[in-house]
Amino acid sequence: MSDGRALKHVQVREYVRSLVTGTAPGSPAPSERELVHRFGVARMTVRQAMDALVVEGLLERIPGRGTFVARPRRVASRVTCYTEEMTRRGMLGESQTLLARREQAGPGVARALSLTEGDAVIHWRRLRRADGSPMCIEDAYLNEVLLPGFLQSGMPTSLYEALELRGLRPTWAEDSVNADACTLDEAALLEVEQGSAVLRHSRRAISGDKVIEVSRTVYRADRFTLWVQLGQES
Amino acid sequence: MSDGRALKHVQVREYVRSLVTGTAPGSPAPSERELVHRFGVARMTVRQAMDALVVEGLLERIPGRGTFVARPRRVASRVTCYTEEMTRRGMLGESQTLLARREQAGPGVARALSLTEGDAVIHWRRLRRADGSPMCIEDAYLNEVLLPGFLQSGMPTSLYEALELRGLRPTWAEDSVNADACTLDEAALLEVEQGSAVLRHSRRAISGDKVIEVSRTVYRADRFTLWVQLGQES
DNA sequence: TAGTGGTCTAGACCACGAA
DNA sequence: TCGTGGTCTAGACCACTAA
Repeated sequence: MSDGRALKHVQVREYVRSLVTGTAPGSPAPSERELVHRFGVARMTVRQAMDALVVEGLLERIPGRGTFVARPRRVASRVTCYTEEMTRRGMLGESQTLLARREQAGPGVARALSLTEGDAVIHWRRLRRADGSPMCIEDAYLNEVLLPGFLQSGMPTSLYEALELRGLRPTWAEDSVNADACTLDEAALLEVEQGSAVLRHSRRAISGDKVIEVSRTVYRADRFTLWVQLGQES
Repeated sequence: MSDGRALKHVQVREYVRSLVTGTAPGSPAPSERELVHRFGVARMTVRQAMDALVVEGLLERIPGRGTFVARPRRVASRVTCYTEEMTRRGMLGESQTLLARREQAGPGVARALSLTEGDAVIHWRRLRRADGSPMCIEDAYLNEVLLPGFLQSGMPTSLYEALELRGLRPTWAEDSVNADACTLDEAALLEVEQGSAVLRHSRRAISGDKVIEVSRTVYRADRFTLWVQLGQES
C-alpha cells in the first residue's frame, strides 16, 4: 500500500500478511471477494496473493468456509555453528584458537570438501568453552578458494555469521554423530579423565552447490547433548 | 489424459510431470503457450499446473527463457524407525521383544507423550540386532488411546509401517543424542564390556498434533553412527 | 524480432458449508 | 439460500532473452 509502484498481488499479499500476523491460528482472513472490492483488482490477482501465503504456510484454505490463519509449521533444525548454538542454550560461548593456518588438503578432507588432494584449505582448530569450562575441540576445514584473505582478515567470532557476510552461509549440512572414549590429548584439553565418554560430531556444511566447511568436533559427554528436529510438517 | 473426468490443470500437470521425470536437470519443459494449444485450455490453467510443479521443486522458471527441470532439492532427514534405518544401511535388522505390556505412564513418559501421569501407555522393550549381532536396546512408549488393540494384535515387524496403516506415521520428531558408558545390564545384552562407549538416543515422534511414540535407545558405539541431514535448500 | 514467463482483467459455473 | 473457495476462459500488455 505504501508503494504505488508495487505489483498489485504483492500489495494484496502484504496487506493480508499485516492483517493476520500475530493473530491466532484459526482466525479468518478476508475473503477473496472482499479483497477484490477493497483493492479493485480481479479475483485471479487476489488468488495469486493468497496462494503465496498458503504456500508459505501462513494461511490455510478450507473450501466452502473461508481462508484462515494456519497453525505454524514445525520446521527441521536450522544449520547452526557453535557460537549460535551456545547462545540458543543460554550459555556464554568462547573460543581459543589452537591453530589457524593454510594447509594442503589430505585425502579425507579433500573428498569431504569436494577438492583434490593437495588443494589449499584453511585449518582452524579451536578449544571451545561454555560458561568458562571446556565444552569441545573443533577442527574446521574451509575451502580457501571460496574465502580469499580469510586468514589474513582476522578470525571472526562466529564462523557462520562471517560466512553469511560473504553470501556463503550454509543452509544445508550432512552430520554424523557417534560415541567414543577420549584420547589422552583430548582429555587434557577438555579437562576430563582419559577414556571419558565423548560425542564425536562430523559435519559437511553446504551452501548452494558448494561445500563450505568440513568439521570434526569432540564434545564432553557430560556437558553436551545434541538436539535435532527432523522432518517437515503441515 | 487417461481419465476424462480429471481436472484440466491436473491433466496438464501430470502430462508435464510424465514428460520431465527422468530427464536431466536443466532440460526444457514445454512452454506454457505450447501446452495451451496442445490441451486447448486457457493459459491460466496451464500456469496453475506449472505452479504446482514449481512449488513441488520439480520445475524452475526462468523469465524470458522458459521453464526447465530443476535440480533435485536436498531434503532434511526423514523420520525413520530402526527397521527402515537398517534396511537403508544394507543390514538385516532383527528384533527380540524383551517386554511388551500395558503400563501406567510415569512422570517423564507422561510429559513426553503429552499425557497425564498414570495414563495407560504401551511399553515395548526390544533388543535389536543387525546382521546377527546386538546393535541397540530400545524402550518405546506408545499412547495406548491412539492404538486400541495394539498389544493384542501381535507386535509388528516395523513399528512405523504399522503406524502408517493406522494413519499415524510420524512425520516429525524431536531427537536428542549423547554419549555415555554403558551399565552392567546393558553390557550383557549388547555383548560388550561394562563401561564401553554407547550412544543414547531419545525421540519424541509426532504425527499431526499428536505425540505418537517416545523412545530411548542405547546403541553400541562401535557399531553405530547416527547420520542426519539438516536444513532445506533450493 | 520472436518467444518466454509475469502480471492482470472481468467475467463464468461448480461443489461445499453454514444458517 | 447465500457466501466460500476451486476451476476455467479468452483475451491483454509487460520485461526479458536469444537469435
